[in-house]
Amino acid sequence: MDKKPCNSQEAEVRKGPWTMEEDLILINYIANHGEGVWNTLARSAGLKRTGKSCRLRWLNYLRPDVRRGNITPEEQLLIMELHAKWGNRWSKIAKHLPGRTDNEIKNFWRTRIQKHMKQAETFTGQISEQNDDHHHQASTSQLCGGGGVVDAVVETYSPSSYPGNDLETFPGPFPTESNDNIWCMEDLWSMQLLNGD
DNA sequence: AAGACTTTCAACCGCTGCTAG
DNA sequence: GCTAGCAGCGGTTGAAAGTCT
Repeated sequence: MDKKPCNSQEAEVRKGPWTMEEDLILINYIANHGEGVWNTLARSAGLKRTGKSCRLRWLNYLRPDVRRGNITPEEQLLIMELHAKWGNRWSKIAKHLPGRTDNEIKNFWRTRIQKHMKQAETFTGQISEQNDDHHHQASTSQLCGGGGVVDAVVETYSPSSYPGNDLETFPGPFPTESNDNIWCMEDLWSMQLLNGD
């Protein structure tokens, strides 16, 4: 509580949301010097951020090839397939989705897929109460078969599991618009080009 | 209209593995 | 072989936005 920072540098480390100025500084610096040792980069660029924070901001948000906005049904399917294969290896999964970051995929999984998994569990629980014998056989074979629990999850979320057999009807409020509450990346990059030398 | 509740996602934290000295 | 510093990863948090009552 009354603990004081060890030195003045530590006291100056900024946390929390990035400002537009900070974004511009980072973009401008990387455009001129390239990515490097992040701690050094943060200091050299004059940012009062940790190298870790700079790296995260760059990789998850500022990189020009980062795709923002809605995840397509194809991407949803791929995420589910790869998650079934590798589990929570988000960075590995992200490598197969160009322009998507591990953080984005992780958030997508936790907020959308996991939510529907719970709903589906509740739903199948209700069904199983009604069709106990039949469903017990099916779920047992899924969970104990070659694929194990992971396959059961994929089975639960395969397109054929939903009415209409189409990912377009995959339940849930998948967004159709990109975020508007943030400054446009094109603005930042055009400003960078104006400032850059 | 406004307060309560829910959802989303950017950012932080702690841990692990790698590598240079 | 040991150690320190760094990058990267996955889990978690909290603020803001959106929705409901």
